[in-house]
Amino acid sequence: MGGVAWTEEEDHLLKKCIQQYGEGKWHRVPLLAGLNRCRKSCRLRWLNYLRPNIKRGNFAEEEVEMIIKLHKLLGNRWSLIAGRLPGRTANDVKNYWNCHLSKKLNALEGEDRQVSREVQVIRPQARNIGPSSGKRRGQSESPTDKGVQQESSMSSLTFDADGQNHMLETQQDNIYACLDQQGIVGELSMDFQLEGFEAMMNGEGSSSSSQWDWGDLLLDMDLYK
DNA sequence: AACTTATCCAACCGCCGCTAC
DNA sequence: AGTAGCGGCGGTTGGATAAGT
Repeated sequence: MGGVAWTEEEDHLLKKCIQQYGEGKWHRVPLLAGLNRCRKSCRLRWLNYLRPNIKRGNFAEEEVEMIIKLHKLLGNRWSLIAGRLPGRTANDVKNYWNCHLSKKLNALEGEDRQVSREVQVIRPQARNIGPSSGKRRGQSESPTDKGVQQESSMSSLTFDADGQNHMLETQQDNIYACLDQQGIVGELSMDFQLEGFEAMMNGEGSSSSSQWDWGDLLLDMDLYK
């Protein structure tokens, strides 16, 4: 592996620790669990492997379809993409993309390069609303993303003074417009959408967090319309 | 059967934004 | 205002395994 593989004993200790003390406070987990691992390793092991309801095995056709569309829309924001795929982790999605999809799509890219260039990668952010706002990272800085990120923060500034709802609506409109542009809205099967919705309602929504922040929620509301 | 190459995926690393002090 | 520490993210690495020769 990329590092030292986790043993069953370590897994057991970590599980027990999380069950006892809950998620979060990762800096304390190695000590509390008695593990000779850093906080990041513990967190990653839990999120990608030990968490309940993690789906293993091949990606379904609809999941692949979803990944492709969301990647078009969001770029390499694996955690957000994984958040729309119940039971899948950001690492899974990223690995699947790198192994299967990036090559396949690169081959096709030549055909519709013109189209993809017109699609803006959007970054749903609603930092000034909701109890968990402000915990999201600025995200990757691929050349294509940078401009949009700047635009996004500009719009935040613009609408800050007007109040939350105004900004909320504007972002929602943007997100919805982009989803619509991608043909995501209303295209996925009802079963798949419901599965995601139920997972969300059960608090299983995001692979990276047990909570949905408002930016995520907006995107979900649009996706599950 | 033995060796090489390709693929998969768990784990690590470095960076970022936020919060508390 | 500056900064240390944290959680979280995406990119990368490298060992295991499958496929090919």
